[in-house]
Amino acid sequence: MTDERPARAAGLRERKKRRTRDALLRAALLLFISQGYENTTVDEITETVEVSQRTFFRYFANKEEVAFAVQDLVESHFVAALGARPAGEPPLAAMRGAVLAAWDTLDEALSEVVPVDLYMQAYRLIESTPALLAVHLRRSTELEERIARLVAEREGLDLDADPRPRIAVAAFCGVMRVTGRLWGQGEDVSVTAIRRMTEAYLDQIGPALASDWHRPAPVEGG
Amino acid sequence: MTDERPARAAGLRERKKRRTRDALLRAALLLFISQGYENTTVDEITETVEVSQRTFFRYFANKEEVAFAVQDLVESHFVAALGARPAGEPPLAAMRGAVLAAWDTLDEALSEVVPVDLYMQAYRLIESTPALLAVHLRRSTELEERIARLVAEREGLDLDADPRPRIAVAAFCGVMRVTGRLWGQGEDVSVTAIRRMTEAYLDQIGPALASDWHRPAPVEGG
DNA sequence: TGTGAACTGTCAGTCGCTGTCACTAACCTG
DNA sequence: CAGGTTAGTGACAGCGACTGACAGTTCACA
Repeated sequence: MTDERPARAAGLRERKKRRTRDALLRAALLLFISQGYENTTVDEITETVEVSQRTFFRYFANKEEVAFAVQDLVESHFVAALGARPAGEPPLAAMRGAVLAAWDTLDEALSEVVPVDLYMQAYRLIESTPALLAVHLRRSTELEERIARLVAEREGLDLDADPRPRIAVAAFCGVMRVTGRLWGQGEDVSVTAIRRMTEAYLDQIGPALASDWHRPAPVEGG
Repeated sequence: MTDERPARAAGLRERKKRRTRDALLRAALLLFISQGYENTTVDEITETVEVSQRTFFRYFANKEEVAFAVQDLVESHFVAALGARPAGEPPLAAMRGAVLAAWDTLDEALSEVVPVDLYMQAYRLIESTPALLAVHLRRSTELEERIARLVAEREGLDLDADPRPRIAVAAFCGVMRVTGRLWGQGEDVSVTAIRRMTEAYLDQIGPALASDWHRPAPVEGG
């Protein structure tokens, strides 16, 4: 939750806590990826770290939470990128610019915690595990609300009086989710691939909502 | 799963099965609504119906499934409505027409199974229970895929070669989900209310994706 | 009417998760 | 540095969702 990474050497107790938490996180992710989420018991995780099961549940509210620790960082990274867009930019353009910028800088943003490839694997795990996907989507609605507030703020609008921020964000996020899903099903696991798909799909949002689909030609395949 | 409602009097065994299934379904919904989903144990459900817990799990794969039985019907009702739209109608217009038509005819569509009000209560329960909401959203992505196939078919397109069907459907469903959420948080529980909100929000999808938000005025509040 | 298949109950067991309690290591005070 | 407080931990007991195995009952169909 409140991560407080920059708190350097804040007492022995603190450091010990962070160490066990990180150990649990890493062990869990590796086990999930190698043998699947459902096939991994909490006991297995705690055994490899050599702590009691009770300790695991003191650091993570439930088994799911550990799977979304890195995803949390990525989402905050996007929100930060959106906050950094120039004020004059229209909403959809700003969101588009923010995702693309976020993909471009993801590497450095995560490098201190986890290699990007591990995150990518974790993301595919989430997409392919029904129980995790469900939680992911619910969390996404919370992210949507966060983004909508940001957008409303940028435009100087009252979120509860004007539905356009939520609607624009919903449409945008809907497309992003399709992108993530199709990327997860595809074969190219790279960040480059998902960045390319992001761009291509967002470019299609206008044509897709137009009345006549029979004029312009499609651009991108699966 | 395969519902087969029209199978009339198909043997004593069949009827008995349907009776216990329906009894479990009704008992579960009533308990969920009156005391909450998490606060209701499977044992409670089976006790009121007087069957063993094992029997419950033979009819429903898990506790969640029973909460979505009616939602299943509603979604199929929408898909049917979409299938009935005139062939010439553009995608977005067709989907819009289908939802509205579905709301208008929901009463008769459900009346044989469950009163509409009970469904509305169940829907609000889903929206307000994190665990159920998560599953609902995952199921929604499956519905999206179904709709996208239908849309692609209508337009004579290959779903895997042209991203527009999935994108249009994603944007549309994103807006529908915002609608459902805000309706669930609002005070007017009626079908009329959600129908009105549906219309208003879908009308804002164009303006919301436009570059300049500072010309047109908002229409609907929370 | 009898035989096989379908449906159900009982029981035991796994796994995720929570409450409790006692122990110990880290921090704080004087 | 002695003594008290506090936070992190382990061991254990328990609940609820869910599953597998097996046996008893009930219906379908020849």
